[in-house]
Amino acid sequence: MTQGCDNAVLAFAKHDHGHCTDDVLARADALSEERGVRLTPVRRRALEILLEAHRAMGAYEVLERLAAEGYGNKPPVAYRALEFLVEQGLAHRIRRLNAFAACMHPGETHAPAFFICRTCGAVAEAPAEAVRAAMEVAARALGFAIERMNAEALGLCPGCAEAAR
Amino acid sequence: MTQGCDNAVLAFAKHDHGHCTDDVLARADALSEERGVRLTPVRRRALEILLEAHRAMGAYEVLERLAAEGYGNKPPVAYRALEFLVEQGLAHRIRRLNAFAACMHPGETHAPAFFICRTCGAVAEAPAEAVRAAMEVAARALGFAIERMNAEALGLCPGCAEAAR
DNA sequence: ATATCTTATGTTATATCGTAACAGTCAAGA
DNA sequence: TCTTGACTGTTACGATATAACATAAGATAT
Repeated sequence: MTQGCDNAVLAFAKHDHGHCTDDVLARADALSEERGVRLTPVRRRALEILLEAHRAMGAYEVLERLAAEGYGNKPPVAYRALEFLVEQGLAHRIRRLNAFAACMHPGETHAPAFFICRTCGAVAEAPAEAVRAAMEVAARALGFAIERMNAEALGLCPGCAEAAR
Repeated sequence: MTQGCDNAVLAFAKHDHGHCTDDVLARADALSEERGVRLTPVRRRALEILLEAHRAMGAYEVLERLAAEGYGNKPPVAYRALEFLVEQGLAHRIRRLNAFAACMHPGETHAPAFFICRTCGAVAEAPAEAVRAAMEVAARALGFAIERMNAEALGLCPGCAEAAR
């Protein structure tokens, strides 16, 4: 685990990639074992695909990859694998993009916060306990019980902001 | 028209509805004037529809209403009107629901935070400056410049939580 | 006032995303 | 071994969204 994998991932900064991928996969295996759920071949492969791409991918894009490797080539194949990953906190769904991305720090309870560059499409997932906390405060005022949440921001990543000047 | 709110509500609490609708429309007119943008008939009507419904509505649902009143009945008619409203901060897009809802306090810069009841489907929009602030902090750490953001939480509204016990 | 430019509306056509429902498969326990 | 429940695969369809182009309505300049 070298550069930037621990902080803002799917990050804007370059970093050693093999490590964070292996790491996350190992943790995914461990978590599944622990929880008694099955990280089956399609599911694991779907996660690997997301990790390899290291960016947000549409379900059909993941499906294409899966199909090329002998798995089914109909939408439910991808959606089900991705749904499982999201349920287990191994991936996140980024609604603004109709896309999915591997979670870079699974296991830790966290409210995913995404920062999406509107120019280059890069997506960073940042830990955002403070965001979750703020949402909890607002929820309490409404008497609302939060079960899941996420926050998404659109804007310019450092690189594109630089280029724009 | 005081009690249309008890069903699917934009706020979980009951409240006088005629006032907030009229209020918001008046402010929408004023803001548009101020900004030199045109709140044309379709656009204004789309906003009224969202306000009347007082809940999140899909684009096709809005389209149906518009078409019934003599406006075009093809998707772009609704999508364009809604897009305008979102751009002007007069409505919000709730990605989790593929739906739109009128903004209940337009003009104020705010980060919309939505609380969506997974049982009854009601949606509350809460002011969430603290959420925005937390996102800004995280963004700064990444060198990311936020242009728009939103947060969505799924869970149980007070009524449904009560009923579930 | 009228020609011109810009913005908005409407339509056709199609792309993209997502799911319900059912059939076959496989692994694990009774 | 047989049943049971979870997983995979398929068909078929529904829902959501946009590109591209034609027409109409406002705004602007002369």
